[in-house]
Amino acid sequence: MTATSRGRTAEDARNAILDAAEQRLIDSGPASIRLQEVAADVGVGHPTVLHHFGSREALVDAVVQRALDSVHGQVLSAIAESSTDDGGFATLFDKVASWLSDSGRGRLFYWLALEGIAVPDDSIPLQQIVAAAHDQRLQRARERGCEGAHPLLEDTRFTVVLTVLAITAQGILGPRLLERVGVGADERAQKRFRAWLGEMILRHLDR
Amino acid sequence: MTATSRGRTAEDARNAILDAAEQRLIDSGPASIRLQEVAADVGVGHPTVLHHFGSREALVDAVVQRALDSVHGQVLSAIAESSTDDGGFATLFDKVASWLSDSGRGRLFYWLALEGIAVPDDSIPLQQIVAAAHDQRLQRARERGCEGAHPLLEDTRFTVVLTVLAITAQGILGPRLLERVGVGADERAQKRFRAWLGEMILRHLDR
DNA sequence: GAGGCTATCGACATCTTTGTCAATACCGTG
DNA sequence: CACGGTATTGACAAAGATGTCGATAGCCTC
Repeated sequence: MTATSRGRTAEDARNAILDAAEQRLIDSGPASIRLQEVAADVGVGHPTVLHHFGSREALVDAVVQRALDSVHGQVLSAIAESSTDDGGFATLFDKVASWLSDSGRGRLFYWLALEGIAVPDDSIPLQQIVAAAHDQRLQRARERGCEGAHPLLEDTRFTVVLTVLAITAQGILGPRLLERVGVGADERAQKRFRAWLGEMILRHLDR
Repeated sequence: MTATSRGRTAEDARNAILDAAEQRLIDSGPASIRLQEVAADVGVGHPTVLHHFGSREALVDAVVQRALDSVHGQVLSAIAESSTDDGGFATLFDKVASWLSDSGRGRLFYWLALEGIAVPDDSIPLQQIVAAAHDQRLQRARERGCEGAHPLLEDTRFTVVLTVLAITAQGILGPRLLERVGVGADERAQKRFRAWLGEMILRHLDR
């Protein structure tokens, strides 16, 4: 694209606006995406924002879409990396958990769910994760011979759901709960909890 | 208190307004508590709401306070009941989980955390729960003799945190996750998940 | 250099929401 | 019945948000 007045490309302007709006989305929710404030963050007038996105609603849609795409891509690449790595589930868990927590994008799903904003079905490749986890469980069960019961598919599904719930919720209520329970609210406490959680999930899957 | 015009007591009016505001709080968050809409829900003019609460902010504070008190009381009474009952942890877990989910008050904590609204420290008696759970673990460990390691306090603390995270988050993301993972979004799926979760926590504590 | 395209913005219109105020209606009390 | 207290409300003010419009200024093409 060609640069025009103020030395900014349309694409650059769009991205800068989306960045500012996404920060507000993560910090304070979709309702807090206000044209004037987003424009002020970027350093433009609010009609400029409307010029690029048409309406506030279209801006919110674009921000949500881009953020969800980012999560989708990040999770997929983490899965791809961990499948070549040796760490397997443990590193995958830690990678996804810390990224969702640090980037604040875990909050996104709660904002959207609470505000009743629909999320495309494949924003997190859950089916894929369930299938991979269950295959691994079945394989380990065969290796161990016929002792013990076969892992049930529903058990794997529930485990994945619990994992996602815990990972995402931990980024929101985690610090407060950990502090109130007597562990402390610092970064190390969060990490210890994540490590503990990962071990627990893994132990359950390998049971 | 004496009844005045329109046949309504001041206390009744306050409670009716708080009820309407709380419903909006749970459904759509603190930001959606709008004087005109709350007033319309109750069937009064919006200056009436201001008359009873002074300002919108004071109304929001009152609603949050009342809702948190309700959770606190409900959890305490559930603990009291379950300590006399025989069911122990399992019934307590199910009682608190389903009440938080059904009443929608689990959403409250996420709204408050996301919007950055401070929550009084004892809104859920976590310390008490941790202490009770850990005492029970130690006792069971003694009964089983010296086999296995003593349960660590931090493990109990993490378990309580995970339990609270899962219970509350399940009321928000639960239905969508369960559906997307292939279990279904109906009420039975939710109950099965809760039961599975309770068993898993219990198995971990009794390990 | 002329002209078209477009990113930008100041000013304005409109709507929503919170908050104020004076007036009204009703109750209990003297 | 008269009166004080209070719950209630319509009308208005003020602030903030979204969206519109005409004007401006820079880049690219011819």
